Amino acid sequence: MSSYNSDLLRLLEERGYIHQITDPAGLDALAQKQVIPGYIGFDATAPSLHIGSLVQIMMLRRLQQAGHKPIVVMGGGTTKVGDPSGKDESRKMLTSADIDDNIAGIRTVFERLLTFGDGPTDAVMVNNDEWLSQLGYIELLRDVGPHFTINRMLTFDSVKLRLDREQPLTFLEFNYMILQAYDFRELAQRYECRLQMGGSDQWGNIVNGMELARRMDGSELFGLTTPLLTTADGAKMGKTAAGAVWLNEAQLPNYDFWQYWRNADDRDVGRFLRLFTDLPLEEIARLESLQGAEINAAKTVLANEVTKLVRGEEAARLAEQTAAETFSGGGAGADLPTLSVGAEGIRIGAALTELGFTASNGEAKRKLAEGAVKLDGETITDPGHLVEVGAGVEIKLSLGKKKHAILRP
RNA sequence: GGACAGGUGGCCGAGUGGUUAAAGGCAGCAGACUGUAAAUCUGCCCGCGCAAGCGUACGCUGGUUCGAAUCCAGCCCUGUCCA
Repeated sequence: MSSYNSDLLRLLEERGYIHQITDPAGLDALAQKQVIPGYIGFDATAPSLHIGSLVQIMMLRRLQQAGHKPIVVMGGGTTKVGDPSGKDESRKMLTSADIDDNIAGIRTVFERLLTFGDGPTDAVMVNNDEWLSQLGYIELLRDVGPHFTINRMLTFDSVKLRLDREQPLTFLEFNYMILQAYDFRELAQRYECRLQMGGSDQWGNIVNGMELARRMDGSELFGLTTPLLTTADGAKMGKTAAGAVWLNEAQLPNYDFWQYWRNADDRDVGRFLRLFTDLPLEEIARLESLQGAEINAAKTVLANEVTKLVRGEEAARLAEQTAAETFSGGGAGADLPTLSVGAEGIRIGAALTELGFTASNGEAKRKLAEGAVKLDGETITDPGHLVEVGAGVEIKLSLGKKKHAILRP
């Protein structure tokens, strides 16, 4: 029932990536005719992306799967500015060295999910700092300035929101949209990039870029946005108690990453399987139709598949095994966090805090009082409880049903 | 540069001299129920300490007062309007 003829748009549509396309018919036709270099921009504000960016990353993967060329644009230059889109507060600025480190960290995920190289459909990664930092102010004003009216810029949601709320929007941030538009045009020149993709909040920025290229060079570019991804209960994806769900292992252990997916809302399972795994659609349809407690099997598949893609086969295997041993077996799996306890022992609250299960000793004490803490399955309520671990012994420390760790000497 | 409004805990937002570690909401954590789901109900939700207790906190600095988030002064920041 797909209205598209190209492999690319059909693939994106059946898997739920499409929210809006600037010229669906035009892009559909182009995708049948040639290899389309398409790009998505990513922030370099942290040493890892989190799963809020995973849809975009997967979309580049789909682009490549459909025989086109993904361009990963790292926002080294734009990160120095800060994106006002949808943010109600300004971002803090980072130094160039920080940004470079961040980019190096972020790159590792892309290397797992995309094939890089020099071939026609191989992915490339570029840093927009390459051209943005070369820009002269006068030159920018002269070349780009005439193509933007303040009147129109003021109508963009990202700007309007801030003004309506009477919150500050600095000139620096205001210029973000111009730089992003410039990116698209520059990529069109350098890489013959024809397509920019992004989240639905990027629509305005994308359209600006198309417009700029059309006016400056007369070239025709396309834009495609994904639906804003929220979980079924309305929360933005990628945030949990402990913070963001990071894609890099250095920021979030494999086991926790796996658990995030295993704990997905029932209603999200099908959608997530389509977006974040390479499983065939028939298989997903089957998993999605599971009812009641059976859908847990689908969640395990989801967790395995996503973890495999992002963290690797071995990580997924270990995490699943650990989860099985911990939850079904009542034991403790090898992939659980561990804490070494000295001969003098450790107070139970301190152990919880050291593991990151509680934010402070005070919180640990409250949890103890609530009866949420168990040592090898036995509830402990005494905040003064001293845990001693004999040589060769392992003790399982649990907070609630889901947080478990191994204490060893 | 001027006039006015404002700056409170992760966020929103009450509070205009003591009973305020600061109402309420959101987010979060835990318990019950379950399926490691959702919904619902209950509890918790600044830090340190085993504890008694202590220490910090309402933009910043200083002052008034027995006592300040609350009053005063100066400064910083934000918004609206004016120049």
